[in-house]
Amino acid sequence: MAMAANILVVDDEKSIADLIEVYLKNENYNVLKFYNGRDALLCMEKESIDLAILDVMLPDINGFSICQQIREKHNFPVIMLTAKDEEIDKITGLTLGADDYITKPFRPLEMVARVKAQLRRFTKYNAAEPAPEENAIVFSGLALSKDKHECTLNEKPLSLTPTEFSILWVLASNRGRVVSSEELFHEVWGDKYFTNSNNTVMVHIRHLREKMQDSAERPKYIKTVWGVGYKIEG
Amino acid sequence: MAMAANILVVDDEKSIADLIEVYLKNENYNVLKFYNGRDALLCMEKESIDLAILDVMLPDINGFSICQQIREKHNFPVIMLTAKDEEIDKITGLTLGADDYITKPFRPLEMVARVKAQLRRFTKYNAAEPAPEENAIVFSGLALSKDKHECTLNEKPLSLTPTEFSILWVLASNRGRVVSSEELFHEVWGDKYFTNSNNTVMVHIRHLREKMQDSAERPKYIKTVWGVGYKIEG
DNA sequence: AAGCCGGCTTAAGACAATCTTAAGAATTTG
DNA sequence: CAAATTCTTAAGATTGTCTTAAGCCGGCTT
Repeated sequence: MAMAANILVVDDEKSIADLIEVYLKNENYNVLKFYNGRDALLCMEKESIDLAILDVMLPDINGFSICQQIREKHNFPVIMLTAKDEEIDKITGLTLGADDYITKPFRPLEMVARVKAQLRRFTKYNAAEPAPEENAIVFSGLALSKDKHECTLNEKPLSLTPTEFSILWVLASNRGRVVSSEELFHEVWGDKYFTNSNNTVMVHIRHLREKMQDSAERPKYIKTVWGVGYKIEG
Repeated sequence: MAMAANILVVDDEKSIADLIEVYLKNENYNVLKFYNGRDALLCMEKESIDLAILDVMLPDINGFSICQQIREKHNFPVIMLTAKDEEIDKITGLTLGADDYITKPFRPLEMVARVKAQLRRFTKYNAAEPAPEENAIVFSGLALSKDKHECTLNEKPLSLTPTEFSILWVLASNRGRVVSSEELFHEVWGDKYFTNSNNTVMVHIRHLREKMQDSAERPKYIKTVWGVGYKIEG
């Protein structure tokens, strides 16, 4: 089941932004709309974006500047919006990494078509690389290999029991996101059980932390979010 | 058995409106015909419309204006009718949200084809999937992520308790609107409780304001509207 | 201007989620 | 089959969070 693509729309002209939103939502895209650059940049950190539509002229930050920042940190296509007479900027915009540009005023249906084209192109190239099923997770000193069932932390091997490995795997593959102990339980043990004793999970977390030289009070890796669950940072 | 689609037709030229009606009825559509904008707008409130055909030039209200109002309140495709020489308006019409346009004079069968195309397109996309639940809210320096259960204000992280997070989430997702403490209570705690003690809500608001370096007397973010509730500005 | 009423503040006690520990049950291994 | 390892359960300790209540303050009304 494919998730609807998240599209970031940034334009200080509310009417334009709203128009784009209407059309994209009509195509069942998930639209994240902003009227200034700062909020948009903030949003990128929180959300996983699939495509961005940026106005060149923004009140706080130049659209090109945003585009550059996207290129540095992220990897999704960018479409720039530019007034018809800003001829020179076209080239500049493309040079700085935009994947396409649309001049205002534009026909909404054409805009939608271009968005689709970019998404198609992007997913096509990206469909090549990633293995259908993740087999290894590596980030910030932590490395997990599913088929080897091995784990190293800062090059030092950790000998984990099967359950511990599974828990860490679930946390790592959801890194950044808080996972409740109920969810963890179901991911690791399967849906067949219906115990309310998430205490079991807790004990394993405890063991994990011990082996990772982590602690509950000052967690370096597995953080507990009170009343919600556990999470491991990216 | 699929219900015949309701099609709203608005044109002050009676002959044109009648012509459209004849052809659409021939295709077994249910036609709601009006010769002015006001009656058409009224009708939309009463009836469930599937598609609208609007003339640009109307005696009382501009066709574009109607189109905008449809976009705000409803979610059905709009086809605009425009005289051949109104070249410039084509773009404007589309810009304001029309899904298609037909220039007069037109060939009735082409008109019918376009209606069918729009209905097909619309129902297809609407069958796709319901809009995914919002996961992040970002605006004017405030950023909330449900997944990460994190909150930042002007790039500075706020560590919120679960209840505080929920309250801020409700306020943020209703930004601009005043939310009464009763409503807040029900949104956050659920409908199972029936205490009238909105005092609890107040205390949490207090804590929130403290963490946001906000104050009741000179509120920057969470404003109290006397006798009504709380609100957070967009 | 005075008094009422709604909102604000504060802190302490109640409560609930998490942590820790250890022992016994289950499972795997030799 | 015995030993070792791993998993689960349970109970108490601990900590973070929520609620309650009482007094204060300030805007609204007469």
